[in-house]
Amino acid sequence: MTIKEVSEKFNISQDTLRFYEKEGLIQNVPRKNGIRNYGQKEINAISFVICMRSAGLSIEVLREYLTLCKQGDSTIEQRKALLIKQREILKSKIDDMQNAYEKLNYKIDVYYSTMIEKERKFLTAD
Amino acid sequence: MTIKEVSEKFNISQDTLRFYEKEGLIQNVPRKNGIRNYGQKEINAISFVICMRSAGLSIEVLREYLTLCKQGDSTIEQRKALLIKQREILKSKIDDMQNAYEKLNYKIDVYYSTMIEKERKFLTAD
DNA sequence: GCTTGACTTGGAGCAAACTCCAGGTTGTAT
DNA sequence: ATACAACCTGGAGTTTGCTCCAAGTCAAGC
Repeated sequence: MTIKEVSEKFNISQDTLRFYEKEGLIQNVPRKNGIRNYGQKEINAISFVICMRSAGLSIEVLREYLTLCKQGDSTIEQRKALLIKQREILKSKIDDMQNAYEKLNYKIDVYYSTMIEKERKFLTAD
Repeated sequence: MTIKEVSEKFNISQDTLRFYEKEGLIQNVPRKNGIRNYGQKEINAISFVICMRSAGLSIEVLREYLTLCKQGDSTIEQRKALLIKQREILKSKIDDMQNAYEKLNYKIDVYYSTMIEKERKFLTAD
């Protein structure tokens, strides 16, 4: 798979793909005459990275995780611990967002019932 | 309320509070001899801004919203539309994160059942 | 009246995550 | 063989959201 195809498949720029590779998030990408030729293994790695990035895991954390993977079985405990920690962080972010979502719902409801008075006399923003 | 108290109440730096004000997210903060003296109105605004920021709404979007608020009732439709759009964006972010959360759960389970083989022969990262 | 500490300002600095660019190479179609 | 598009690299530039700093003001205690 060419970089263009991968870029279209995941709806991500070619620059970002190269950038992730540079950062160590996609390792050992095979080349044909210097041109990237992604295989299933790389597609899986990219899919994982994109998913985790969309969840807000930092590039540094992902690089750390993938570096541990490369180091073999001795790092299994560390990897597990890393994922558990990230899962906790993620959980609390989801809670924050859910909370904000409900606040938005409420505000929108207020607009629907045209409860205007409150905002008119200068934002109360509650 | 002094800036220090607000900063402690919301667990946010004084610099960030001043920054938000500079960016137009907290308007018309009263002063005593030039020193900020936050009232309930401002506390509400800060609380809203922090909540929405934690949900990933950009400073620009929030500034836009608060600018609309300041302009009065004629902007109610626009404000509603803005919030609805942000709610949609937020919803899809929450979905992404939920998805990642489940993937993390799966991976952690795999580590617990010490299904080592897969990762040993170089990250599959699925 | 002088020091101390918390506050003020404008502006510079910084980290993360891309995004863009120049200059060069490769494969394909005419 | 030459034009063209798609790829390559290293490195510079951009955006967002803070974070820090220098230089100054103000109120309170000694």
